[in-house]
This record gives sequence, C-alpha cells and structure tokens, in this order.
Amino acid sequence: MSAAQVRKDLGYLGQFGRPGVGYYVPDMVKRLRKVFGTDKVWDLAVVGVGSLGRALLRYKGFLKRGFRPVAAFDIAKSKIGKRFGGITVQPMSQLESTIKDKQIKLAILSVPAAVAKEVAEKLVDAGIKGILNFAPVNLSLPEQIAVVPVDLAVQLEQLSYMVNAADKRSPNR
Amino acid sequence: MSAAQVRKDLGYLGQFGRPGVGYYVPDMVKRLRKVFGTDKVWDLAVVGVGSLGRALLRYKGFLKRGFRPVAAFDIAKSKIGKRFGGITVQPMSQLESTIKDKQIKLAILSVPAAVAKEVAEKLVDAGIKGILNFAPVNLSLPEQIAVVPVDLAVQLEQLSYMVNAADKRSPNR
DNA sequence: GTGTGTGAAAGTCTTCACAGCT
DNA sequence: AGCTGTGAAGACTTTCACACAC
Repeated sequence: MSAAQVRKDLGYLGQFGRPGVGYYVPDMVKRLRKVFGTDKVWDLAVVGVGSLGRALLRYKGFLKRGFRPVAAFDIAKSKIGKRFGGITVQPMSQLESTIKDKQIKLAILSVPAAVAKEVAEKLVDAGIKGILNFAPVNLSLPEQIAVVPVDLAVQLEQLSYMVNAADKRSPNR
Repeated sequence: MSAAQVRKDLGYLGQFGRPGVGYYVPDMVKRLRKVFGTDKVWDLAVVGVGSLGRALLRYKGFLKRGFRPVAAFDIAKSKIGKRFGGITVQPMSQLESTIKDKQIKLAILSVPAAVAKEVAEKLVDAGIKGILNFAPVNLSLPEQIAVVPVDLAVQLEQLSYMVNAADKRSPNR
C-alpha cells in the first residue's frame, strides 16, 4: 500500500490526522474501531459444533479483536451439555430464546451444507443481523441481513492458481 | 454479476464459447480447471494439529474441489502417531523428508502465531510452493512462494461493519 | 523539514452496444 | 431470434503533486 492510498482511504471516513503533525494513533484507533463497529465487544452464537465449530469456540484470538462466543448450538444429543472453550452446547430448540435473551446479533454458521439454509432462516427469525457462513451454499436471506461467506476451498484455489502461474513463469523444480 | 462482466472476465483467459451457440459447459469447466490449477488433485500438508488443524484434516469438502490432505505435523508428542481424518500426525523432524518424498507443494499453516514464521521458513526449505496461512502474522517469504492469509477476525470485522452500517440506515430493532 | 488533506491526472475495471455467428 | 466476443464509453480507484500546517 502506498502512503497516498492510506491517506485517500482514511479521507473517505473523515479526518484522522493533523496536517504537519501526523496521526495521534490511540485516538485514531478509537475512531476507526467505531467505524468498524468494534468499539464494543460483539457476542457470537456458534451454530453447529462439529470440529470446525469447536475450533472456533476454543480460539482465543477473537476476544482481542472484539468478538466473544457466548452461546453454541447443535442438533446432536451427544454434544448437548458438553463444554468447549467455556461455552456449553445447547439444543437447537433453545436457539431462538437464547439469542433473544442475550440479544446476540452475530452468528457463525458451521453446519453441514444440507441444512445451512434452514438453520440460517431460524437465525434470522431469532433476530440475528449478521452471519459468518462456513457452509458452501448461497443463503439468499433478506437484504438487511449481512452475510460473509468463508470458503476455504476458494482460498486454496487461489493458492493453486498462484503456484501454477509462478511455475509457468519459471519452472525451476 | 452482469452477463457482460462474465464475458469480459472469461475473455482474459481465452475464448470459451461459440458466438450464436453458447458455452459447452463440460469443456469450459475442464479448461477453467486447468487455468485454476485444479485439473489435478493437489496434495496438502497440514502443519499444526490444534483444533483448527484437526477440523481441516477431517473436512471432506476439500477432495471435491481437488485438494487432499496427505500429511500432518505437530510438535506435541501427545499428538504424534494419532490419526485425524485418516492422516497420521508426524513429528516436525519428519517434515522435510515427507514433503520432499511426496512432492507436496501446498501447506496449511495452523500453528500458533509465535512460531508461524519459523515453521513457514522450514516449509519453504522443504520445497513448499504455496502456504494457506491461518496465523495472524505477516510471513514475508521469498517472492516466488505464494501465501494466502486467512484471518477470521477480519471477516467478522467486515460483518460487524455491515451490521453497523445497516443499523445506521434503519435502526429498527 | 516533515507530514496531512485534496484536487487533478493517470490508470483500471465495468457497462454499454453492437458486429458477427448459428 | 438468441448468444458470444470485443472496442468504446463511462465509472471508479490509485497515483501524483502540491497547498497548507506545525
């Protein structure tokens, strides 16, 4: 990134520095946090406690960035009541009431693709505003619901394309 | 995406359809697979068998997209020899020989941030060409090594920004 | 001197519109 | 009629260059 690029981008969000002086970083971080919405901690619901869901529940890095899993749901009786990363897995029947009670706005959807759409709709009914979608399907929810898809196969494809292209430029193996 | 957009993008990669007729999909898929480098199956090494590494080893969706974990490495003695998703965890000391023997080109790096750089350098020495990096650090490797970073906190920030922005437009809770 | 904010220029990407093919 | 490939126009982004502040 060029310096000019950074200045321009910041310019879209407001004025963050003082000409001739520079940026007062602590203040700037605070203001940018507000823009990103991470000036407050966001509570997360994790739906689907397969190995990926468990990994996310255990991941300690979220809190540092302003995100905190506070509830987990799964359909499997064998998982209900178990704790992962300090969160007790609840049955799907409690999804709506828990999300409403705790006023959870963001959910991580880590269920099998076959049931992702149906579960996503339940989340919307429960009042969820944004979904981080790990299932390889298009959810097509109401427009005001934010959905960010995460497809690791796509990232791997990007990698394989890059390696392929590099190899074509200089095939030195 | 508009139809024009798709035509333009395809145009950069070659000619895929016949004017007046359309696209012959099976052929097109084959040719695009070749462009992406997914006409062959890519073997993957998973380095760091924490909960995320285990989730990736178990994930069945990769094979459908042309990726196959074939080796796993970890530093913890308690994990070495255990099997996850059909792959036996090997000690780090075998990393170089296994990668060379099996001619593995792509690696998934799911180790703690503190050791990510050091492990990444070992991977490069072993002959890895591309790294899918889950550690929240900049690896700064030789230019010809492809690195794709995956930072879930970034995706969550995107989500929180979108929810925040939607909320500002119409604060109907 | 150092450093930000910002118009203007350059560059890139997307959309439009249509020629040419079946 | 229906569809792709592609130059031209339009929209958007990045880079440049400099006024202005300390």
